[in-house]
Amino acid sequence: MSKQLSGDLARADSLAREIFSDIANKWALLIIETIGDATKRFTELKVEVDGISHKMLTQNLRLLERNGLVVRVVHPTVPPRVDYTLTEPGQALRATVDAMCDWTQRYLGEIEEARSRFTG
Amino acid sequence: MSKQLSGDLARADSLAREIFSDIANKWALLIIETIGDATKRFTELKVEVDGISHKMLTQNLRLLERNGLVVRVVHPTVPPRVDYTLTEPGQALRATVDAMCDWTQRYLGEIEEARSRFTG
DNA sequence: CAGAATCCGCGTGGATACTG
DNA sequence: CAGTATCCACGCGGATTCTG
Repeated sequence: MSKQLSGDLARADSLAREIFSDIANKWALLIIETIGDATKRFTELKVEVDGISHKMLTQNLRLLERNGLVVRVVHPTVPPRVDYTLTEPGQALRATVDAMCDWTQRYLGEIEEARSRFTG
Repeated sequence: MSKQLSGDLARADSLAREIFSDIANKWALLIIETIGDATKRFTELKVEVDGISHKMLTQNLRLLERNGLVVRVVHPTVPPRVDYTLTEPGQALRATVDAMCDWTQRYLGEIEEARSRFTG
């Protein structure tokens, strides 16, 4: 089934590859996870995605917006307020990121052990 | 269910975060996809994971090996031959990467359209 | 063939300061 | 508060060379 897909990604279709490369970076994925099915403000994300810089947050939010994974709602109040929410494609991607998170949790022990065994 | 997990990743547990950061990069994921359930040689991977440099390939293979996601079998022949295979944790991760590939394929159109609509 | 090592440019990404 | 802009260091990552 994804024999085809993995082939496409590893080799050919430049659009699919470009999207994959955009998406497959830790900040983008962590932001998606953090928004979840909620609506979050910029500052909330800044706090909850720990370690992320102001710059990386805006940058990746723009990236996600550009690809239609999040919607950005600006409230013309003062002080300004901007809400971020996942779109349906974004939610669908989140499901797969959830799976990666589950994986991490599930194999935490094995990985830790593999590391200690690794004489590198 | 992954309310907890995403929280852990976004914030706290440094080990989980470290692993996630290791894994969530395009080269590592593409390599995992490319190995699949087969056994691949270094050169095969070099060819099939297109655009990857010699250096990035070795580097990421070491990373995956260190975390116990691939096994590296050296055949003491001349010229040397090295085989790479996914471990069980590696295979489990591959399943989630497959999901990401499916997602990319599924939403290709939406994303393309979102991009053209995006006035940035 | 697999990979270690070296050199080095360029982009990533942090810190800071400034607008609306 | 959210976002843009500027500056700059550091490290990613490519190209090349050298071993076993």
